[in-house]
Amino acid sequence: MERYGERFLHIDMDAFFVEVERRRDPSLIGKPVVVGGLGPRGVVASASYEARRHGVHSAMPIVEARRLCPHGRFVAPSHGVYGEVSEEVFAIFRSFTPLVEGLSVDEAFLEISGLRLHFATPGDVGSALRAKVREELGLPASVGISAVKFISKLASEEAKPDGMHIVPAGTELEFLHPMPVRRLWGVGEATRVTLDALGVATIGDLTGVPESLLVKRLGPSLARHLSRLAMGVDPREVEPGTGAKSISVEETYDVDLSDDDEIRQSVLRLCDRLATRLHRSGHLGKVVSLKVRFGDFETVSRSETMPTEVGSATAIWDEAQRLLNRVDRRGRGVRLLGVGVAGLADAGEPHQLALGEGPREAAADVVETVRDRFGDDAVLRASFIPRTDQKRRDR
DNA sequence: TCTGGGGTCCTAGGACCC
DNA sequence: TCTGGGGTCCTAGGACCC
Repeated sequence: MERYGERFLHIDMDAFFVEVERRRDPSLIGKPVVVGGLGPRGVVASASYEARRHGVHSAMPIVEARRLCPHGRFVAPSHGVYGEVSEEVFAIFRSFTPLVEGLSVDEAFLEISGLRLHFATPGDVGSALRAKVREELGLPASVGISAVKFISKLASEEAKPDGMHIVPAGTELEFLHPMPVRRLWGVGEATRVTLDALGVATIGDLTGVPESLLVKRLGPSLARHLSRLAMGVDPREVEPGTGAKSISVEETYDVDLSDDDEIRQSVLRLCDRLATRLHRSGHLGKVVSLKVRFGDFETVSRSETMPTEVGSATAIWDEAQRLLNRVDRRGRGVRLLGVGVAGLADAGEPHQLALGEGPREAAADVVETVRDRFGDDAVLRASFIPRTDQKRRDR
């Protein structure tokens, strides 16, 4: 029993997108590889460790990555493929225990105390898990293990790349307190600046600040959360599978949009994509939202709760137009548009026409099938076709 | 060097109801 | 005419995560 004090295992795939690309194209192995948007406004989604040595890191503008690493191989992301590989990765996680909580496509917590009959120590679980992922999928992963949930995540970071780090029960604070406070889950750049003003640099420093002062500066929720974490207290358990709460699509344009018709058509296109994703996931949504980012990077959103759930492109588009009319762009160009749906509910049987539904829904199904095969832009609405072309056709 | 795309959660103000 | 407190929902914005 004692030996299984460390019951939280965090596993994180190393440079996941890069490693998947290397599986598809072995010429990328051993080279600095950067996966990210290749357009003028692209950013780095994943960088190989070779590229990181040149200072490249995720979220960095791709143009800067090219400057830092001109001899690197730059690859556009294939999110569909990563999703498929992610499912294989998670299948392996679940072959060890059903108590798997996914944090993203490439990262999960596992509660492993139930494996004590199969593995002598938590470290044996970690080794076996890493080996299985490596053997079956050819992908490297790092593992952190601890008696405290959030500390296992910090431990897996410590283990990277391609390693394992165990924090023995009872030694959590020695591990935790010297670390920069920025490493805590929930401390981003804004909170780091606030804490810095309080003289807090390390996680240990945080334990010296009265909680009342933290509440004043950070709000009650975050203050309480961080105070407890700094003391190595984290009551959270591993919580498997809570489904998605919202679905959205957005696009940043290479050049700001300034024509109203072009903006409207772009929103319509997004509504189409959103409806397709919604349908595939078998959901309807109650709250429709629109997001607009201007050339000056100011970002506004408008949302509305519908009287009943919606899912079709036309219903979302009807609402998106109203939301768009409520945005005053004051002559500014539009850098990004996004459409989303929240308040998700089960759509019921997919591909089953409900009473009152007709040809329009059937047509939507056909469109979706074609898009599945040929890509999202294989079928366009008539209104997407430039007017001159329409006239020509009419003659 | 100008800053992606997909999410989650929190805060705060106002509406509305009791 | 002035004035409650609590609860919940809605909307907008922002911080944060990968």
